Amino acid sequence: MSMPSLDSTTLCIEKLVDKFEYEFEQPLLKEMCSVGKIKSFSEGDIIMDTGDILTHMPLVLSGSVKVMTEDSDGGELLLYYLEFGDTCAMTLSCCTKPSKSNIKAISESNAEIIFLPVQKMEEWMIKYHSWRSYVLESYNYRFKEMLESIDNLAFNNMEDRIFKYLREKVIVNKSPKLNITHAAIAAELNSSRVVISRLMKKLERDNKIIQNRNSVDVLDFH
DNA sequence: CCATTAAGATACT
DNA sequence: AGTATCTTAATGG
Repeated sequence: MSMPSLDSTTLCIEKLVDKFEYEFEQPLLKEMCSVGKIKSFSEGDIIMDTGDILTHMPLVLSGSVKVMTEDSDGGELLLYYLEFGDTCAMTLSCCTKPSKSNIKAISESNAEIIFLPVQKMEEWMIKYHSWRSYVLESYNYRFKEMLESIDNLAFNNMEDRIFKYLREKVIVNKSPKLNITHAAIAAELNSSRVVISRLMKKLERDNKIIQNRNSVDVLDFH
């Protein structure tokens, strides 16, 4: 046994207990630390790409992660954000056999994530009540969220979609000032820069935002 | 200065 | 709502 591994395990337990002491029971936390790996990411890092084989499920410890789909032409669409305590529904559904990811996960800020082997999922489902609840609840929550996304896509016009997008981003970034360009928004909503510019101008006229070069202040985000 | 790039405008599909 | 194209404005060397 080398000292570094002992140290990192101890550190890991401290970190997890600190964040999840009410969520998971102690033996589970210990197991999570012994088989899980904590990794740090910075803004823009690709955590998972489409086509990657899912061997581990991620659990967000800090920061935020955006989850998106990619179509055949490389067009992207933002699905949702993962924050503290969240996990990816995609990996939950494939715990029985290793499969490929349909989604792409990019770090929205600096983030820490613990990766747990998917093989442990089933084992823990039986062994730990708190784990079972957690998995079922997350699955349920993501399902609801996906329905909302579909609803938004199908029934809301682009202007509403942009404003919802901005408000969501204000929440995950914890700041009403967003450092983002029109082109970047267009990419995330799978639209075009000109269209975003047009509608952003309208939002500005309606006093919902104030625009600057490379950033935007969201005024009406409640 | 100039090159690069974000954002606005206009016109057409 | 999206594409193409041009103009204008900021930014950083």
